[in-house]
Amino acid sequence: MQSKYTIAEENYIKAIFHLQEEGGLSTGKLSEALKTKPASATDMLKKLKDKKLISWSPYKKFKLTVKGKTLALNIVRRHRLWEYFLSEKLHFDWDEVHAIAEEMEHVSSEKLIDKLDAYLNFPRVDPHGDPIPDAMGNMQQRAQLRLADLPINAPANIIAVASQELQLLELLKHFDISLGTRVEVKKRFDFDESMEVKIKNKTAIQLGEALTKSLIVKLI
Amino acid sequence: MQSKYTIAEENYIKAIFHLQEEGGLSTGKLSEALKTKPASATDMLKKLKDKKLISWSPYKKFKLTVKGKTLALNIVRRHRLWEYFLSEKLHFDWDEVHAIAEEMEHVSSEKLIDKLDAYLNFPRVDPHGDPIPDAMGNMQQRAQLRLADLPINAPANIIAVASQELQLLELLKHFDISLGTRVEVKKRFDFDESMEVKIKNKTAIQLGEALTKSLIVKLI
DNA sequence: AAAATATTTTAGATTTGCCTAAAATATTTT
DNA sequence: AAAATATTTTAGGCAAATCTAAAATATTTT
Repeated sequence: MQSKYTIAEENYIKAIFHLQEEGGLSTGKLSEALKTKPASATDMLKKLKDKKLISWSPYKKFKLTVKGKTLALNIVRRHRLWEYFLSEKLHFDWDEVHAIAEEMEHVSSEKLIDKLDAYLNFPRVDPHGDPIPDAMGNMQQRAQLRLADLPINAPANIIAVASQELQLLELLKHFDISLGTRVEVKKRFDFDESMEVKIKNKTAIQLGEALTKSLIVKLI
Repeated sequence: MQSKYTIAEENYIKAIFHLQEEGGLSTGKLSEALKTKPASATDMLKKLKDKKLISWSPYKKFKLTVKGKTLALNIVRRHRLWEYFLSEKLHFDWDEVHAIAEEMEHVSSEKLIDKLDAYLNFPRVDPHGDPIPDAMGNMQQRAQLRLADLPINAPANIIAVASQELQLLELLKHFDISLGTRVEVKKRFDFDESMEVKIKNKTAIQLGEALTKSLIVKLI
């Protein structure tokens, strides 16, 4: 069963899905996410509306239809399964997998993805801790406790990162933080919302607001 | 290193390469292979000439330059490695792998392909028995296929033995293997490179590395 | 070596996805 | 509630890859 959608269409649908989840969906944000211009996004929105993937009318808010959301979940599934494969089987660093999976996610065979899923043993989360939708399109919610919200002296593990930005992943690598890393908040500074955090069993280091709000943790 | 070529350009280069090998290269044949029209092929030939991938001038014969051939071998390498992956790891039937690999071959990361190659243990032939170019672009002639290199579930006939050692022939007799015997690899064990092989129509038996590397086969 | 036939190229459109600039509409500020 | 500002859409173009129809060139037949 060949996918009926172009790569550009799939990229828009996926971006709309993510922005919708974060609650920041607009023509401007959309074009920014896709590195195009707002006018280009409008062109595509019309096409997606024609294909009944979104509801849209001029100057109004728009959103995915049920059909559009199903497609989005399918694309997210492909993307995250390939990320898992790249990380787990080919031993790519977790800051490299996103860019490659962006390309692989558009390979259109359903059967391929289902076989890949089975081969990988039906993983539930990708290398960034994001949940992988199953073949039926069901996806668990991601846990929501951020490092920034963690109580003082409560040991926890990193279970996800909130963004795939290369710069963030680079920083994490620098601090030797990855999925499963144990962290513990030692001190909090209201001035700039930075905090002192103990990583693994090393001496505590200073982490900024942007970073601590991007790390999802789970209490041990 | 991002690929500098579009999917259409890569498809043309690959098709030119194959037609050139078969000795039937012409604008008409090319467009036929790509399911386009001759006029479209001419348009693309001009572009490929500008990019110095082929030599071409109006109404003359054309062919790949060294640069073009290097690119073609690289694309063939990607295609056949993915075919091998699909067949060996995901257990696709060998008649399904080609179409999917047509899409996967355009994913542009060099590093991905080299890691895939290593993960697959540097296979020398794809599931159809076609040779896979190595990272340097060297490709063996299609021939000399050993039982050890035979794809899973591909029926073949023994056509030669690589040695005349009495011990070897004795072993062959024991297993009831001779020239013309039909064999089919059912499972491969990376641990000691042994494999389970179905001989004629009997139940599969276990054969060691030394033996499977001494038997030359030909796909049926 | 002409004539007939076949192949290839040119010329001019079409579609997709993108752009810039200007117009239309929403939102925010005063 | 106007005015100012910001966002979104329309209008008109461009490049890539395709097409059809016609012209140019090669090849084959007589």
